[in-house]
Amino acid sequence: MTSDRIWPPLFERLKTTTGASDQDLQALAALPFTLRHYRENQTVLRDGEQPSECCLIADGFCMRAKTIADGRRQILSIHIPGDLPNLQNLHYAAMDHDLVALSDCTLAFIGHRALKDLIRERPGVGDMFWRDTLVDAAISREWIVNVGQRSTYNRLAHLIVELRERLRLIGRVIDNTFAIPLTQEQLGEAMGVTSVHTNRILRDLRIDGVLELQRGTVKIFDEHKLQELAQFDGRYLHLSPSA
Amino acid sequence: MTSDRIWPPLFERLKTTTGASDQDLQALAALPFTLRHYRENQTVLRDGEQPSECCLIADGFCMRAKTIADGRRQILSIHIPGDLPNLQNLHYAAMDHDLVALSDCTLAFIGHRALKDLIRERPGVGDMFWRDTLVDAAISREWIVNVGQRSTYNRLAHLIVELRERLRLIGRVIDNTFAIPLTQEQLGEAMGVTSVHTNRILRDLRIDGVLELQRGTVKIFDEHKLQELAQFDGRYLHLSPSA
DNA sequence: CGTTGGGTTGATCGGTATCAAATAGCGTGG
DNA sequence: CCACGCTATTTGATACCGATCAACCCAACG
Repeated sequence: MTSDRIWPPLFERLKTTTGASDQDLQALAALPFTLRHYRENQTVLRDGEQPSECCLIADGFCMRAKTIADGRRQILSIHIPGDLPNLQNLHYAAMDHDLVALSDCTLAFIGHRALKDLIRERPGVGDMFWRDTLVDAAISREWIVNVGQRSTYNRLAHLIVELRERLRLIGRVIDNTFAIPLTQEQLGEAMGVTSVHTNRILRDLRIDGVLELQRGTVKIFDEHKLQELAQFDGRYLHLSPSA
Repeated sequence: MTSDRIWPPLFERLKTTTGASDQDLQALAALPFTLRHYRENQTVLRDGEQPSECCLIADGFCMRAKTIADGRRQILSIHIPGDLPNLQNLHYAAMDHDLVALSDCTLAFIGHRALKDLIRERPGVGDMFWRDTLVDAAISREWIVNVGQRSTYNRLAHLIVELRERLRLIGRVIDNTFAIPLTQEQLGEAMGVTSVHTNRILRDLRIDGVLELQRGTVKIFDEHKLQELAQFDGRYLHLSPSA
């Protein structure tokens, strides 16, 4: 994978959500990076680890997750190409959760040193990153709402719509069909329910003609019904910079 | 309330969690601000609003909350003196949730213009704030775990321990007793359960001799049991800067 | 006082966990 | 190509947690 294919999703997103300038993005693209490949289910960064690099998802999906004492696990976020899932390590050395590959994926690692130098030289890059972490935080807050208040049926609809909107931004939605490479077990861990229950909710969505999920791919059949279930208000994604 | 009493909780927190320098803090303390008072339950900032100032909680408690279409509400975070609950508005104009006073409280409003000027002059102040928003995000992630995976009994214990640790940092815990000015209805909205169920869980905690909550004040009786229930791992609060 | 907003308790219902078992899909090696 | 084994998916039966509905209690306060 060449540099040409690594940056576009990130740039697309930063331009749209943070209003990044072309100069700042060009400076970013000049940074050296190391590509590493991970396989489905492989842990990229472990809770407590202190990485000296930030990673950019070049291809594939990852997730943040926390495991509690009794072994139960909560998925905190799903990350797609163009995401910087451990940008926070620029400021806090230690991970407070795991970063795990959901699918086979390619990550570009960029050293903290180089990033910090760039930010010092071009404060606009720092602002851009800060904004990025703010959108990340806004997504986490919506995730709390999802887990705390919505019925599982609506919850799953919301999760799917959010992911679709983010994928759409980087051109990964075709014909209202897109990848969501989570097992039902993992979908359950994202929603705070069991895999058995997730399976039944998926069946309901299928029977109701809303959507179908097979081997990591979702097809939306009834957009109107889906909207109604998800009650999705995408302002929190800040798809226009607006600042 | 004079300037002397407004800054200490924030400074205490920033020194501990972001490793802020005295010079940066002094520069911060020189900023002009406007004090405003809010009464219990009063909305400070409404979803969609575009404030031109950031507020510092000088006294009292606030919360972030989101209300969904069917009227259900999720409390996203609890804010205590020294918190900057809408720092994100420096970068994103519009609120994507409500900020509401949980108790009568006093907020110091600082204009975005002045803050941005200071950040440009002293990049260390910007870093400090960025870090602050990162801790905020880490707290949100733990909140997801709490709502998604823990039993209500353990969930309430965790919520109480987290709040205690944050209050301890600003010197508001005495004799393992501290303020938590939420009604049972609100505690329920924070945990994603009803007020009736919250009431029963509180009764259980009382009967089991763990703690007592009366008129907005918690007293811990059995610290050991509480720890066991909460399974609290405070690393996410970043109580030492460590970067 | 009377009013009001929280808190408390009981009865019942529904959603979700749990346990168990069968089925389907997929990669590997014979 | 088929047999095997692993993992994910699917379905059923049952138990339990927490929602809902309804009442009542209590303390603060005008």
